[in-house]
Amino acid sequence: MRSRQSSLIILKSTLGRLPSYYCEIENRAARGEEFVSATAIAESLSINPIQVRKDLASISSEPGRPNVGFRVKTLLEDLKVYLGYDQYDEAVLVGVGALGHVLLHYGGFAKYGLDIVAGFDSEPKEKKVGDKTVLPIAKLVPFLKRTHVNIGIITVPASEAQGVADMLVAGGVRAIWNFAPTTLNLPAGILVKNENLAASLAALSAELRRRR
Amino acid sequence: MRSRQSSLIILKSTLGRLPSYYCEIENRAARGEEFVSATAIAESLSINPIQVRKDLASISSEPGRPNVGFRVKTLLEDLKVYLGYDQYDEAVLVGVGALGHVLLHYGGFAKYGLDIVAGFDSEPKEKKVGDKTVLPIAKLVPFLKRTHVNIGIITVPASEAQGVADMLVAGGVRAIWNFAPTTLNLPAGILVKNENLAASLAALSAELRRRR
DNA sequence: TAGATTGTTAATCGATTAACAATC
DNA sequence: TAGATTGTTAATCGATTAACAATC
Repeated sequence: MRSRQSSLIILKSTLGRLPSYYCEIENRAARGEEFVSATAIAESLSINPIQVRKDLASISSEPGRPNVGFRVKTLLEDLKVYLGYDQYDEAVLVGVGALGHVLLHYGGFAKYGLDIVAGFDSEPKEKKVGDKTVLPIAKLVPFLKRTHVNIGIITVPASEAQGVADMLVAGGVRAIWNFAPTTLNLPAGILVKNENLAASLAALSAELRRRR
Repeated sequence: MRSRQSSLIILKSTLGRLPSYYCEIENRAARGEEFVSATAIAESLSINPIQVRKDLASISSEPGRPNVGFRVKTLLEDLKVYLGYDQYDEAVLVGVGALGHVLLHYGGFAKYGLDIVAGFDSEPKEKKVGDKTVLPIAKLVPFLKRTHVNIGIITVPASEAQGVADMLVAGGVRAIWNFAPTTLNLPAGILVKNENLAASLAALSAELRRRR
């Protein structure tokens, strides 16, 4: 068995750390562990044990048992509720290129209660991609108005992202997950999460260089 | 023109915010703007102007001019250097499934000085995917030892991620970008960035619900 | 000149870490 | 009992925000 894991980067604030606890605890549940201590989780994730202890104390519905730790089953359930993984939510995806395709078919969303209900693309002909329907972009706004889906995923090129964002907002979307490397200009109250994959890798590369 | 953009989430600490400044300033450069004020950037990104001002002051090689702002060209160059976008770095990718395919062909990395030099897959036959070579996994460790690539990207299923991580480390990789939804057990000193796309979307969905 | 914007110092705020008694 | 682990209070640390004089 290896000594310690490297430090994970960018795990700021309780809410930011909880998903990684969930993942780690799930692994342990799969291995059949019944109890887990904050110390053990901290060890696996190489973060401060006091921090984990405090985080778990703040979300656990059941107190941890000294010298034993927390019941894995309870902890998983609590985290699931706290992180909203038990709540079903829907999204639409705009831009069925290579990345769009992958997300549209990614099986991992279901576990988090998420479903991408339809894809939209500039191609004027409706089609099926696996079990998902891809509709022409002209149908986006009416679709949103009818279904009240409130999350939009943007996987179009940067040059078209703003136009798509405007349509999403016009349709009533409240949150946008934006994979186009551009800043969107949106009315107040719309939640945006920018996902710049290239910049993420660059940050890892830069951090590595910094450590030398 | 719209009033204000919504608040972007998860932009903690100077280093975390700089990439979004870069993106925004680049947009402005493309529009031909020669100067930009911290206030204007803050407005577009809907974050606190004092914070932007301080961040820019800390990385700019040239002082900002009162009543004018910062020279766009200088700022872009400074950010590029600071974020390491001017430094060339290489990575290998393991797991040429749907997501692996997309990353292997993603054109956006070049702009950040990054290149995925080869893909590896369990399929025993070498092949070409676009201009990239995909080699059988058995060749991974020798390849790494020969080329000294120090970043590995994991896009295999969760069940195989640990095995792949072990090989990457054996080959001398120093940083891992992990798309498998699992916690990797690694020796100290290896930098890991976990990218759980489903959990990211779930966090957005939960945040949206929280705001109601 | 008035207004916008800067750089910087001080104040506030929140998050992380330390300390320690209590418990199994 | 000794050792591991908990929950919680206090101390530390760092990041954000406010304030303000200086400048164009």
